[in-house]
Amino acid sequence: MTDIDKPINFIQQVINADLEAGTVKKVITRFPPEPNGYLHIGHAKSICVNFGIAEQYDGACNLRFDDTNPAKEDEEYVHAIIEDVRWLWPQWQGDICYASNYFDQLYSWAQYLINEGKAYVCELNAVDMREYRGTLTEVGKNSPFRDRSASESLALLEQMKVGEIDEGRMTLRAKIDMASPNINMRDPVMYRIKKMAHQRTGDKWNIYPSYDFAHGQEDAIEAVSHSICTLEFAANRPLYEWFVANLPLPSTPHQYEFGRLNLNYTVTSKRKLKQLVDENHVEGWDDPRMPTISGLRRRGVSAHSIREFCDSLAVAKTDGVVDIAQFEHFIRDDLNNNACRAMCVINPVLVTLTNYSADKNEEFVVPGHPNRDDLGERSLPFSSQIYIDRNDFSEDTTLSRKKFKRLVIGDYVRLRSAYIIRADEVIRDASGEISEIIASIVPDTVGQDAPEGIKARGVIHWVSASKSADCTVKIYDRLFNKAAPDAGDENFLDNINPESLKVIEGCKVEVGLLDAQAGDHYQFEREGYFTRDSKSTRDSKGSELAFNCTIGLRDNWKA
RNA sequence: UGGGGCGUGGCCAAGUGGUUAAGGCACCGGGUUUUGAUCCCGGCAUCGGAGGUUCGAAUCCUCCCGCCCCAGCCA
Repeated sequence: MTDIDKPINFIQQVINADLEAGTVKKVITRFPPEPNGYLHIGHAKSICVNFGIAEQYDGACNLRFDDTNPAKEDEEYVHAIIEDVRWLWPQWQGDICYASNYFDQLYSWAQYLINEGKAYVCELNAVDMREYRGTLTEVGKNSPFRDRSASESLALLEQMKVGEIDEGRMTLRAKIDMASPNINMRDPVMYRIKKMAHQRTGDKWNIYPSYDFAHGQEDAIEAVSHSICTLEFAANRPLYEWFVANLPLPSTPHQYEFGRLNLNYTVTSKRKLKQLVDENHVEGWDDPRMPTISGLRRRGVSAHSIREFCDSLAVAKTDGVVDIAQFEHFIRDDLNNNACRAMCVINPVLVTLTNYSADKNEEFVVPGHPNRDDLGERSLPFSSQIYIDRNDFSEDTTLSRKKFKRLVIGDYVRLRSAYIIRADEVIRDASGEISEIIASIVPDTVGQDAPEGIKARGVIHWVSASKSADCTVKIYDRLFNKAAPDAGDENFLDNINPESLKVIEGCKVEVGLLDAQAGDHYQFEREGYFTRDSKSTRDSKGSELAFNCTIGLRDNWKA
């Protein structure tokens, strides 16, 4: 939006030309999800394209529910979609529209086409209709009902509408060309019978319009100037244009197609995502491993980073697969700039500082962010007993300083924002595991360089043993093991990563995080970015403090 | 196979006859650093193939190869 240097894409070129030629006065787009599932990262790109263009050209973008198939749709999805759109694009003030609001208008346009001799009620069943349609290489043949009178079709359509005809017995079809090389033009279905209540129109209708008979007209009603959809609809464009050309519409919208977003290691198909939910492979649509907007939100991915990522994507006609690393880059980039720092010891081991008085307590005031003064400061209580991570300690004194920049027995390490300490000895429990590390501080090293002769191997994070909070940490890995989980004849369920969720209890976090809220972003130093989980269903003790790992820090060091 | 669309480095992608073929991600070196993070510096392609047009082509033409979409009363 603010990138002046960013080259304009082919849709913007079209819009510029339309504006210049005066064929378009106001740019109106729409984001038209079917409420049959939750929105995912692929929809995010479409949202950014449509809302972004509307904003850029000072136009408008409607959120329009394409609710033409009550068999698959549900009100739950409508609410979830609205919530996700508002979260992703908070400044949006546009209209919420529904295809179902236009059902009456659509019906009278169907009658119009019948009267024009351009539509007819067909009594071919599904099997016969397929037979008559022909194949990719053979033309179809005309339905025996194609030439029935307008008055007869009109009467039949009314009977279909009021429920006097059984499902599957009849359809309303457009009379176009059964020999068209484009199969979509071989007398496509405009209305089919579904004796089913609709979540918004109740049982008023027993017939529902098809996507093709609805979409262009919806656009025309809303004065959409540029109807932007994905590549797979390109073959439907001639049909879209046919309805626009043959109906007395209030405006003449045009359809443009761009490549949808595909990400490796992820599946973005509402059908498959729904299957993951329905078969309990994940906890729900908002499971933090899901590529859904709600899952990403719960995971701790910011709306800003999603927008930045989508903005980095090309709006073009190529359909490629974007590397998940590109998305992760934008997630880290935003969190690095905006997340407050904190310390959390995920795998704690007790450290007792023998030369630090047991009743002494210090508070170190440290910045919330290394280079963002506006993010304030926080206070770190220090005491004679602290926790560090087991992985940050080793008894192997042969480890080189370059290879292991942490605490080694007999050697020094810097406690982040605090003292340099030396590990002196270890205490083991009955099983032989280290239960405690005995260490000592090097005095006067807080905020000071190490004295002559002492060199810390590195910097590690820690937390006061007495003044810290217990928490659970959930670490996520990619949901699928394969870059293309659903490629070819692969069953994507076979490629689910069995270790995609790791729940670690008994972690120790600085006390300040006791009132962290879901949606607050933190960087647990040397670990990664975290946010409080909005639902801690896996916790053993009810409303325990639990954090989701949004993403780990980049890790360039090779062991 | 009929129709539609697409092929620029490992990935995404600018480029619209004259540029040393942008940029980002990833990766590989090096520097800074009280986060093995961040940050900084450097490295990393002749454009699906073959012909042709032209003084000059990733950009124009021809043929070939590959990939995607369409045969739901789904969207």
